[in-house]
Amino acid sequence: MTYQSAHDRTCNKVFAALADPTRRHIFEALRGAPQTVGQLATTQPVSRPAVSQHLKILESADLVTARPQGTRRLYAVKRDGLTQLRDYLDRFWADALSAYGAEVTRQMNPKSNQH
Amino acid sequence: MTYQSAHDRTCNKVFAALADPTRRHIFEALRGAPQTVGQLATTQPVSRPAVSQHLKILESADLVTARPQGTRRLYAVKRDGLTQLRDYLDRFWADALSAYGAEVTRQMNPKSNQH
DNA sequence: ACAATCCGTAAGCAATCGCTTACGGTAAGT
DNA sequence: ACTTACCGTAAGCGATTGCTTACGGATTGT
Repeated sequence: MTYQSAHDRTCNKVFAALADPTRRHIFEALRGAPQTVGQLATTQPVSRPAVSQHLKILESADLVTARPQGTRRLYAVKRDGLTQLRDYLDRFWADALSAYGAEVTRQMNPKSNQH
Repeated sequence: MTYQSAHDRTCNKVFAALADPTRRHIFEALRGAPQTVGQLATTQPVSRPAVSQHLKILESADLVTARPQGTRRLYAVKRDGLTQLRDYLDRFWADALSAYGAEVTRQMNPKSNQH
């Protein structure tokens, strides 16, 4: 029943954003303190435009926010993306546990589980 | 400091595995009850070999396990992958919170935060 | 022994991804 | 007004991905 919901699409963006190692490194570098693009670029082993593109994807996944500050843009972590991920995990555990209970009762009351 | 650890590589596999929508659908279909490859293929909109390839990736990420049963292979969800993901989230939150505290004390004791 | 199922893997192909360099636009300093 | 610094975006390119069809191995049933 929980299939192709609105949560699914946004959660997909979070997974896809965090799947790339470089992008996760940028995200984790932002975890310490907000940083500008240039500062991040000096840390990461890729060029500055690459960092910009990664930040764009992280922003569209609600994982970071950008705050213009003069000619620079200060990026910081945003809660929404990770909370969506956490909700997905919780729902998965809950559904799996209830399904496990149903499976147990199904095996205790065998009706049509032969092939 | 927490950079390129053993957790990082395995967690990377989990993120990459769950990034693909088709793969996540297969994983969620397995959440209800263990299923064979053929059963999964009838549900998913892709061919059976595609399901096999996806299951291989999910297995290498410790998200599912395969149990040979005659000529069929019964796949089921495995806890390890998702627990790694949960640990990653918890560590991230903890580190972000401690970093936030350090940032607050840094702003209350200004030393060299001018540009 | 033979046929039938079920499944994993190889080969190949279109699409997407991540990176680079090159460019333009905006804000601050002189 | 003129640099200078900082940043996003476009274009283009190798590399990777996800899918298909085709094939071969393993197990079960007759």
